[in-house]
Amino acid sequence: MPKRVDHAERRTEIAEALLRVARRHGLHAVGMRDVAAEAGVSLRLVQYYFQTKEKLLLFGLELLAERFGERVSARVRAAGDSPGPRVMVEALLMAALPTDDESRTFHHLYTSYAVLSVNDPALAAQPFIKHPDAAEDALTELLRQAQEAGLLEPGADARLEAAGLLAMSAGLGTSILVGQRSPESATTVLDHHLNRIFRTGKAVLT
Amino acid sequence: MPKRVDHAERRTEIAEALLRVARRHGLHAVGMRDVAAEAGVSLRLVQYYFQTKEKLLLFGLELLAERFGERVSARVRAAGDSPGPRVMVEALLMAALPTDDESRTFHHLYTSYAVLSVNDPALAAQPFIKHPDAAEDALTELLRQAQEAGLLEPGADARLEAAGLLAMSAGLGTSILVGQRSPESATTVLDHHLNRIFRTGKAVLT
DNA sequence: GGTTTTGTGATACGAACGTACCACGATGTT
DNA sequence: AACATCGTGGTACGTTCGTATCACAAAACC
Repeated sequence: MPKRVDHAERRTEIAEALLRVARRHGLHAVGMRDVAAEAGVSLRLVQYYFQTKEKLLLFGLELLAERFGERVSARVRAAGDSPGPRVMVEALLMAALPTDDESRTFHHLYTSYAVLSVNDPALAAQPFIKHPDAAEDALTELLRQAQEAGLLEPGADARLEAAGLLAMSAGLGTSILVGQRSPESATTVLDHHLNRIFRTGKAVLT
Repeated sequence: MPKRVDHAERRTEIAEALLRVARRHGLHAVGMRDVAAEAGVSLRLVQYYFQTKEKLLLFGLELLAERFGERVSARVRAAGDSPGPRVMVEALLMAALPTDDESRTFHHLYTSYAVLSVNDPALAAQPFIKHPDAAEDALTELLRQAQEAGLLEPGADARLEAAGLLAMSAGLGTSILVGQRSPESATTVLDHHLNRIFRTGKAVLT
């Protein structure tokens, strides 16, 4: 019964199914048939909307990055009403830590994609440069504002601090993912580091 | 012509072949036949020395971690003759950054294994806890010594700084791996962070 | 010296994978 | 009304994968 259907929407549904099954069994283990079953459609349809598996994976990565970017910026915006810029900085860094299921999924799959991109250049190295760069720019801007407001320690370099903070957050995220570190211990580490960048150490991570 | 052969040695050779082909094509893409060809033996032999693929992968992970641990501690020992403890700290952190082919391979494959371990608990979560913990202990000890020598900024917490530094180093490593950041820029970030932990900023990364 | 163990080769098997092909009803177009 | 296009199903094909099986020669053991 082919009523005219919205391709973009359908592709998104299928890609979401891809991400769900990838979270459950690992990205390396997803097959076209699994995605089809998860999405509740036939294998043929997955082929129809994405011609090849590689295109499906690529679209899945874009969707993943987009969704997570929205999540982070939403949290930062929500923290925008708060007293100091530090709250926004914390919101940005905390949103990236795998503390709940959504961010855990993101970390897991994003890292999976990153690993694949090392040997498969076709698998967009772009997202692994563009998105982190955007995050770094945003965080740098937040820190620069804090610096102009005199909230940072002297000698702080906004761009370098931003890069360091994001790298630390990513590294802590991986530690949490593999079970080496608890989310609480990770936030403690991050908080301690922020305390040495910000002049007033009053704000505390939740 | 079956002369008696050293099993441990043979297993190591095969596992090394596994790591080589994994570096080239990605860990997800290695098959038993690839390993056999790379090692110059028949498929049957790979089966003979490792009964199953999972055991081969597991052994490969152990070998990878062991080799890299030796590399890092060798560099730290080599820096032991130097003036201050900071040189040793830098040696430890720098050895972990994917600046040359060996460390790049390590980062790539270790991350690949970490991703797999999320869904495959059989694939030793152990190494992803034991080895980082050991590194953290070692770095904590180095920082504690520096602290007692009065080389650290006041308010420094050796354990927290160690955890933060290692996380940052790991995160920077991933950035380098995916091509977002150059090794030079990563060392700059790391150096800047060390400068805020150590009192005297005289020592410089090479 | 006969027998058991050990190392090695070749090959077969069943499953799963990505992709291609064929068919067909419903919809839109002229 | 005729026809082209779109969405969908089913299924087949060729490959590759991990593993299992059969066979056999060299060495070790008693």
